[in-house]
Amino acid sequence: MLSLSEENHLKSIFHLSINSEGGVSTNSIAKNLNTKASSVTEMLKKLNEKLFIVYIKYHGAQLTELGRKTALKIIRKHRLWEVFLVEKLDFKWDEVHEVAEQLEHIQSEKLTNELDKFLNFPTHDPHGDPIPNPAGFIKIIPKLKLSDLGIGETGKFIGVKDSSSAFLKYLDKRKISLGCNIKVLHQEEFDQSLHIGLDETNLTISIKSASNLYITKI
Amino acid sequence: MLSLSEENHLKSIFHLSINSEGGVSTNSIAKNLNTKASSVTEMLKKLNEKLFIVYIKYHGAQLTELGRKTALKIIRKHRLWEVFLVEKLDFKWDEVHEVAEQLEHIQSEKLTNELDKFLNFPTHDPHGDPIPNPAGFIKIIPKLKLSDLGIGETGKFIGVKDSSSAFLKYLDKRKISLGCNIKVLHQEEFDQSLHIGLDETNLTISIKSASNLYITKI
DNA sequence: GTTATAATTTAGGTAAGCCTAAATTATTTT
DNA sequence: AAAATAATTTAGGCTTACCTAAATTATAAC
Repeated sequence: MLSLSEENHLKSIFHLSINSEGGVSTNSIAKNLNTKASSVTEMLKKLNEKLFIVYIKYHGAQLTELGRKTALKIIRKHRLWEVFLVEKLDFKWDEVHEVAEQLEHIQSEKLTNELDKFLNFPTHDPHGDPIPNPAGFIKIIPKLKLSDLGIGETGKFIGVKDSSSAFLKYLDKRKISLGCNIKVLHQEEFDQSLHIGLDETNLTISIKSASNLYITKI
Repeated sequence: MLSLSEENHLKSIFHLSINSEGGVSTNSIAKNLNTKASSVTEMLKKLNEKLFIVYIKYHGAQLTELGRKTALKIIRKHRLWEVFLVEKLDFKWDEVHEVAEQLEHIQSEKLTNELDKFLNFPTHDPHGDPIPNPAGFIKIIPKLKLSDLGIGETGKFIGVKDSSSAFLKYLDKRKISLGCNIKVLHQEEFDQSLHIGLDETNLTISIKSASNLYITKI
């Protein structure tokens, strides 16, 4: 059985490896977990020993199949609990992360699978991220950002990149919610901000915000 | 914020102090938590420093008001999660303890109180134990054991002392469930086993089992 | 291709929470 | 009440997961 810290490192490596070729760097993990590089090095050695990752000195870490499955099982729990918190306990989507970070470490396959059933086998968490199946399988869809669309194109809002509370509240205030259609109307030249159409209303968002919104073209 | 081990020690002291005058002994805590007496001594010193207990060398520990409230908040979480597992996730009453032992350490007042609301403010857990309120208040009712009843007397089954899976399954098999009325019909002389009446049926249970059943006289 | 800089690892240290064995104190027996 | 036994504490070690500072390796700049 894995320790809390081991689980967190695996999860971190998984998330960091999505947008990076080759190994995940020691420093990026340290930043992600709010620890120091030297602590990460130690842990990488251990996870390598235990066959969860392949770690080559000075060249970062890569998950093995075992490591990937293990990480995805933790992520499955995290996302199921997020759904539970929002759908059953009236949490807002910006309030769930911290609590789910704790709940994801509870060890009980029965609990996880019963929770899944109780929630009616949800496919996505409240931020639009897909929920892995019990075996740790997930289909990763290459995601477009709103900022990748051209003028005149329309996308369906399917997830957020940065799910910080501040950003989620920003979206709430502007009534930008999961599943809605967004049309790119115009781009300002001087700061690249985007004018977008959303249902009946038009609004302007910064390029930074636009690159935090995942969409599929329609 | 308390560590997992600190929380477990407080909980243990609380439970052990119910059936004991004066301080709770080092050895009893060690047995309860499956550790060694020397480890407990260390922890008692620390909890004393932090004002959760009054600890006098060689004379055991007693909870302060702070310690008692803290223990009861953990117990509140434990019991609420047990209700959740049984009522929402189809766990049997003998399957919940281990998982609740993990869930009770999740830190989020909002979570606990929303869970309470979601479950419709239950007053007792699946084993008949009362659930403390958010402030850590509980009314402790002095409980009778079935073995305390005299011949001919009837009691209502309100809880179990030992909630081991084996004992709970034993009760299930005999259809002895929370809330049912039990009449003591006769006691065997040679082994003190009890003949009891339960709804339409009669059965015999050992004195050991009878002293694990909490009842109120009716 | 050196050199400067950045990233990473190693060495050595700390705190928490556990352990065993020895010493001390309390309790029970006689 | 003294001796025997049991309970408890102290002393000293171990492991995990952190840390800082120094050494090493990789990468970028010239």
